[in-house]
Amino acid sequence: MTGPRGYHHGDLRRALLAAAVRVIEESGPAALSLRDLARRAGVSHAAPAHHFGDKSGLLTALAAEGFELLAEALHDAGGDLLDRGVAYVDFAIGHRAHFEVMFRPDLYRADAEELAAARERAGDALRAGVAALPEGRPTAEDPQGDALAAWSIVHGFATLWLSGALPARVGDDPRAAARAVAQRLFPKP
Amino acid sequence: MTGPRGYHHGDLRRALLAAAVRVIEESGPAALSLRDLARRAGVSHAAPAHHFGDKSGLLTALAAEGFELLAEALHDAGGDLLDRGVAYVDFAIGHRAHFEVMFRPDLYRADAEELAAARERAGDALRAGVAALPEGRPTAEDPQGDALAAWSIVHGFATLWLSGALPARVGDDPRAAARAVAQRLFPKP
DNA sequence: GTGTCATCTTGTCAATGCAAAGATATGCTG
DNA sequence: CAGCATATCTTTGCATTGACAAGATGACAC
Repeated sequence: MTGPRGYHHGDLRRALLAAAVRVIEESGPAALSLRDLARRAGVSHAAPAHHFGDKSGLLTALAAEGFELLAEALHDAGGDLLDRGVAYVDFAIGHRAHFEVMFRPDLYRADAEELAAARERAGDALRAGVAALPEGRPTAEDPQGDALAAWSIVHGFATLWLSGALPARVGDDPRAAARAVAQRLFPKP
Repeated sequence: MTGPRGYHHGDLRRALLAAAVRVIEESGPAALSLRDLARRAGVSHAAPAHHFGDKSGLLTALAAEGFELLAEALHDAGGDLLDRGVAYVDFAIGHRAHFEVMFRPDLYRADAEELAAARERAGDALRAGVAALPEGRPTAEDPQGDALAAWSIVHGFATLWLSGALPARVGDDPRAAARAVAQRLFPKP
């Protein structure tokens, strides 16, 4: 994995984050163990401490990486609000490990500076979609309310999907189901 | 607390669940420790095992209790969909410990029977609100889609609020903010 | 070559989850 | 009331974990 390039390990920091993603995807954040990550990376049990300080440091880095990936995904989705909403759900399911950590501030240090910038970018990308809405709609005088409602509906759908709480009849295509749900909030003219 | 009534402790099971709620409200589910709960209840560190088997057993009981409380809260909210939506958010914030565990199936045994009944009741209470919608609306032919959208928007708002991800300008009154958000999905005529 | 630094290892400790075995109170049966 | 079964709780022990301290190792500048 990642090859022993450059140093003792090569790129231990990245390897540990990647291993953490795998573990969380398989068993959730509660099953995460620094010593297990170290074993998977083939280093000693204390090696992670040098890169992340402690467990919450590693999860802080993971959350920051997640916000950056989310900002990028939203940006790439284009200007249409519905497409951005679907991209939000798509990100949550495609990067479920990042997503689950990002919105669990008890797991990391929410006041870390490395988070602030990435969080800001993601927030901007979220709000930008609302600005592109048609002008004549009934709630045009409150774009912040629009943004909050849009964020709520896609975030809620994504969380429910990830937690397995949705009934089977919703199907197995989260993108299609998410689009159908989000369309109810801002119907196409 | 709960008094030494009847037995060694009196009602250890309830005392442990109550202590778990306090700990989770203060520090999140990750900070939960069976030994700490035992200390708070004034019993030995192995006493909880008798009532719950292991940690996930305790969280399973907490989740089941949460679904029952949610079903009750939704039922008490009456027939109006908007009121039920606000009640959902109100439950999530008023019982944040239960709520946070309920939708984190990696923490408990999702296949436990004690959960199924309570979950079913809560699901019924959720769907029942949609049936009370006015007939003439555009999506009347797909009540399941309506239910999913309604659930998504209130669940999303509640989780965002609890995770502290919402900007300060949303204010400090979750009920009012939730009503404003939910109203965008099903506008009053 | 030598010093300096980031990186990683080894050793250690308290806290935790869990299991096994024992102790104690409660309630039932006769 | 005596005897006994059962539920409840305690004691003891062990493997795992997170965190810390001190030392070893490789890369790089000069």
